[in-house]
Amino acid sequence: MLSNFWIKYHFKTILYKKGAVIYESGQTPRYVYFIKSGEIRMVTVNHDGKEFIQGVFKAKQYFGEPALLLQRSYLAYTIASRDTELILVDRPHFLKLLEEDRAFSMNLIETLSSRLFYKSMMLEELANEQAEHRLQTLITYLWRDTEKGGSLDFTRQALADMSGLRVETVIRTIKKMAAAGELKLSRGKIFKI
Amino acid sequence: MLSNFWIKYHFKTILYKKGAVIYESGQTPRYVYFIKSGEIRMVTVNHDGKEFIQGVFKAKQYFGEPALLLQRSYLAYTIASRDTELILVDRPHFLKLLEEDRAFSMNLIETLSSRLFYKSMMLEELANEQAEHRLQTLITYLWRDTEKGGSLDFTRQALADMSGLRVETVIRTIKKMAAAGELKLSRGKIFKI
DNA sequence: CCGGTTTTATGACCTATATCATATTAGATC
DNA sequence: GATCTAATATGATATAGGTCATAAAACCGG
Repeated sequence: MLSNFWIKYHFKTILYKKGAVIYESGQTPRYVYFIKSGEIRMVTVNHDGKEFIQGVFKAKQYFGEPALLLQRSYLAYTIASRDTELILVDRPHFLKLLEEDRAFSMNLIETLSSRLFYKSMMLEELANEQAEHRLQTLITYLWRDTEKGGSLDFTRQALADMSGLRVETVIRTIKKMAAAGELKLSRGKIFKI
Repeated sequence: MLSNFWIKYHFKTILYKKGAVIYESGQTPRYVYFIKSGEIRMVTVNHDGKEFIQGVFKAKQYFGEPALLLQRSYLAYTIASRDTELILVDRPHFLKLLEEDRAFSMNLIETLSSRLFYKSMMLEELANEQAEHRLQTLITYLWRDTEKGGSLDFTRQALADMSGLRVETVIRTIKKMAAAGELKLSRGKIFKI
């Protein structure tokens, strides 16, 4: 969709190795990041080091726009969870893109809307549901585009960091769910039934 | 900002009395709602009746766009927390508005962005912080545009429903915070120091 | 200012999940 | 296939906050 724009302004691609931090929490935003390939995680950390995964972004997605647009410092940091190629677009060009490309601004509105859906769903879960229900909802969501028999590539720690639980609780609860036939476990991996 | 549009298509205003439900969770979205006056709350309810306040909207704000745009059924219901006048705009007109009015679509992007900020902040709190910290963060946020000495017009129950705590916990914690000088209590009302 | 309703308050007890400690297993690397 | 590291597993114990019950204020309409 954006190829004309890329060509016109010849933005360059930057490679981030697995584990590299793209930006830190507290920093002032300078770019929107378009993912060419790879995967990044957006994570908040509290004063005593507990992490919460706010989002996972993959190829063809972008991140960092809300803070850039509102000119508010980041609340999360972002880290490449595998080798990742990003295209950095600064604020003036991003605004130009929004102005010039109707389809893009519509896509942004839809993207923001669906992130809101996800966050509303998780808020409801964290506020009112217990471990098993939370994990059921989260896993079902993560399985969105997984076919029956496919496995989930998130560690128990990552699931814990997305659901506000602790690893041990996730491990125990998932075993219980497997025993109840809600999912299948094989070599530790979680499979969709 | 939108007056031309309202005049052009002469949308009518509908009055909802305090306590009236605008839409129920599970319904298929038909309109975006622009608030002319009053206040509405967006609330999710779980299977055993526990409520979570996803958002509070006031005059000059709008709500219901994400579900309408994505054509997904509502996850929350909305209720007038005081007598409220709404302007209902159906999907075709909303899309037309987005197309015709650049400023409006930019405003929508910013609105969605700041809702995302709020939800990210609350998710982090619910996932990793305990009662006092959660309430401190929530109250500070709600005090955004309250001047020193002003009071908060949310009941303990409402604060509980926004923070994922129970009323009793909110009551106890707020007393503790008042004792610690983090806020002032007078006749049950919470005042900014 | 009276009776009804909503909101705040407080105590006693309970439980889901965090925490801590220590194995075991799976996957990567040479 | 031996070694190292990351992930999963499991038991024992602690605790923040939930739950339940009951009361006292505050507010509100007539």
